[in-house]
Amino acid sequence: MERTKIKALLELGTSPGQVLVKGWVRTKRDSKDFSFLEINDGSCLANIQVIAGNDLANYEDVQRLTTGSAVGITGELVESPGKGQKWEIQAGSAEVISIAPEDYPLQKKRHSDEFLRSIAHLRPRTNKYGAAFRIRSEMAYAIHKFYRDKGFRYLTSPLITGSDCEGAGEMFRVTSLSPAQVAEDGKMDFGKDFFGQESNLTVSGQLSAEMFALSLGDVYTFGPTFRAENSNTSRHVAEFWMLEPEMAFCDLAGNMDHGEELVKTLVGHAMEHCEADMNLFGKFVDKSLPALLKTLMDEEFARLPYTDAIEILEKSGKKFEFPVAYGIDLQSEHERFLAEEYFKKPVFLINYPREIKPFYMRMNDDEKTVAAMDLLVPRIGELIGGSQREERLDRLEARMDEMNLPKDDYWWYLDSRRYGTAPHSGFGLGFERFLMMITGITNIRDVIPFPRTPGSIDF
RNA sequence: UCCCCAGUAGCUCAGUUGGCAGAGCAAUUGGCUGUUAACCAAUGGGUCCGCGGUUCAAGUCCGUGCUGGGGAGCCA
Repeated sequence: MERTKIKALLELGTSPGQVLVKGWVRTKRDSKDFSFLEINDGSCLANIQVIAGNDLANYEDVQRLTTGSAVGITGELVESPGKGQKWEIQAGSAEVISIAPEDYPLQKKRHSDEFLRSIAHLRPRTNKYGAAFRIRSEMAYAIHKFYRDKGFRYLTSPLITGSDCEGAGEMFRVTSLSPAQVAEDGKMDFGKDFFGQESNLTVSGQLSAEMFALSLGDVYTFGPTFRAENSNTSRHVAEFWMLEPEMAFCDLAGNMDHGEELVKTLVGHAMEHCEADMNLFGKFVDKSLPALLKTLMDEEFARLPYTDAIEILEKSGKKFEFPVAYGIDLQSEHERFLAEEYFKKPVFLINYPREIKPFYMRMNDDEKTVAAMDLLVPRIGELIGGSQREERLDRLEARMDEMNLPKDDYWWYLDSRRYGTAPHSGFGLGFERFLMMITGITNIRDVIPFPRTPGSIDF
């Protein structure tokens, strides 16, 4: 008999008669002559209830089943007389696939996130983490679908890069030199290294994406990104996934339109296709989540020049730990005030002072600000960071000189401004931060399967 | 990297002015004819994070290290 997934079973309108399910025992409740088994196979949040009676040939084995054990159950799918579920299975036979011993760490009660993080290999077996990672999977699909529907091309940008000057943060060095060789040479002789020069894990696929946007039109990258920053916060990990669209012939306004449409589409997809899993988060993780999701879907995102933001902050009457003044980079508390208290919805902050932004952002006509945009979201902070790119060769080179960047290393990047340059824009969206936003999960380590953080690379 | 907090049974936690190590859940055993984190009863379970110190006496006070959490910076 062929196995049916529990998700498919629970969606049935009428019973097909005999079915076979395979999964893991979440809990067992015994009566004198029979047991209730709750079986979960990961296909959905819900369990299927199994009634295993003492008429089973191996009932003694069934009684020894513990939480976490793996079983195969064949039996008739019948309407449940009990409350709480539509269907249940009257077991005709039960295969004990494996018994989880008594030291199985997961119990049928609630565990703390901290404890579950220490058993990250087992936590997807819980309701909350199972739901989180089903949603993560579905959102990855939704991203590809969104872009395919819009005619974008998917670019797999390289993970190993040749320059250490992308400027987005500390990088992880990639080398094939052995420690013994380095000791012998008394230094890291990159000439002897695999690529013949220093190489690192990527901090962004943006520069690659720009080359392809100026070739294929609209492209996006979606993949892992690495930062060797010693960041110890609930919003940073050393390895995370970033979505980076890059669009030719697109200005800053178009960039914002695109970001807003993306967020609204993804949230809508989650609510439509992950309803049960999403409801868990609205109910047990963050009661204010449904309201936030509604805001994300229904409200137009605010758009605000940096200069106006400074003015709002200065006039707010709020006492900030870090004083507000034109020219400063906004602190977390400032961003939170704007998104959570002032606008109470996502807000694009645009046109930052040139001094606090990277070389590739397009200089505005005022010569003081650049066409940058950050999307600030309640509770999350910066979800998107992007800009219209500087497409004018002379302006770009001037900026690089200003910031003492080695233009020779960027010869290929500058080529794109020599040959057929055109206005273009793009941004990066932190995939994990997006997942935090739509689930209400407050620690980024809990939306990525096996988090990498300073001093921690178990699993 | 900086600031703050925490570490006691498998898990979640209590432990008073320094004076015998505790509870709930889980586990184990038994009971129960339909349960819903089932219920009832019994039983077992401890490097009080490590190291050093103060003291007649330290889970408790002091120093130090490690681990975890919250916040800040960096940013996605």
